[in-house]
Amino acid sequence: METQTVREQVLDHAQTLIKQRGYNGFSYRDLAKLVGVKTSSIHYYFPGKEDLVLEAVNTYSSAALAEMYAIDSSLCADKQLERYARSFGRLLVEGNTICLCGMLAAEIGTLPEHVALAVRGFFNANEVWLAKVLAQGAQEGSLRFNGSPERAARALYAAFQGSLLASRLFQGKDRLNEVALSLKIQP
Amino acid sequence: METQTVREQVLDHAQTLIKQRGYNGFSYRDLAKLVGVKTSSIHYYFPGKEDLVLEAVNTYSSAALAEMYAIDSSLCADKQLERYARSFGRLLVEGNTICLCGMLAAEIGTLPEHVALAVRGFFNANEVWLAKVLAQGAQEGSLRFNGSPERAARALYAAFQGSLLASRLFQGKDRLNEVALSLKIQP
DNA sequence: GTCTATAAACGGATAGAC
DNA sequence: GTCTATCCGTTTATAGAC
Repeated sequence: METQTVREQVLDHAQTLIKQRGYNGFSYRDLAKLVGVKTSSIHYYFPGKEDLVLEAVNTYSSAALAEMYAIDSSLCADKQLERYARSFGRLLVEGNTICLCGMLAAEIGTLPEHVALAVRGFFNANEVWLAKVLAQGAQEGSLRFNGSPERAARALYAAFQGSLLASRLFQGKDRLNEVALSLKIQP
Repeated sequence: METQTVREQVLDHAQTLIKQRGYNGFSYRDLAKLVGVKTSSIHYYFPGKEDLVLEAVNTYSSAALAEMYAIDSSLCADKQLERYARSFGRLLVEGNTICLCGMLAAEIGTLPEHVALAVRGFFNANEVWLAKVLAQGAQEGSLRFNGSPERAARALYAAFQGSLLASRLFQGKDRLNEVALSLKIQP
């Protein structure tokens, strides 16, 4: 049972609050109450909300991308997609949250520029990885799609993000496998 | 050139602001500035923010669903999907907005219950309509998908919502046709 | 209907004591 | 590092004059 520093606790709760309520839906007050410190202590670690959220995005992004890159590329492409969908879907089980970057993408018009950039980078990394898997799936004959792998990957990633949104909207019924399934070639 | 009442102007601007910035991203003050009245005048028409947003959702929903139902069901299913995608995509051109209900779905954890209900109703109506079109497409042989029409319709609607999100994120490049295309059977 | 005035809580943020 | 105290603008909302 590791003891977290205040800084780590703040960052953790910030990530959860963003996933649940968005950039404009939480405050330093909320965090202070959750961690059990005063708001001024949070300002000590993160001078402005922009600093806090930027670090929250980077932390989230690093972890999520690392998990994605850890998927064994020697597996069949459809199996890789299945794993990807599962790790994506863990967000639903853990506290009815959606993807932190999906949430921020919705609020993009209200975000500091550095944060917006980080969100775009996360989307792009996912789309690039998916394109690689789709190309592999086409070669193996395990997946079927129209157009280029890049086009199909963008559509697929959008479907994952939207599916997470809809799953939470209808109270946690996981619809992500429906998405991965839609490209699979039926036996 | 019809002259809009103050009430109508408020409702119009509220819809735009929600689509651009979300429920937690705009204030009575923003609206007052846009319409050229004081905030107290807005409270006269809409006592609380909940009243305002609920009516904004209902107005938006009625218009969007009416447009959807107006799509000629005697057309080929893939043509119907194309029209659906186009009317969906009009949001991007008109001021870099996404679907009002897609935005609110992201903020669902912060919404008054009546608003949340209206958002769910909108999603459901779209999914039901899409399922009907997909069933037709399967019968005609113009569309191909795995699983039941209902399952595929949920995945497809998620893809449209997510695609809108991503299109705006990357500055208005319309990716919605990529989604509609993904189900089309290649000639 | 629209305004002025005002309330009360909240928002992000800082100075300075300990 | 964490706190108290405080600043100042914002947000939602109401009372009451015109």
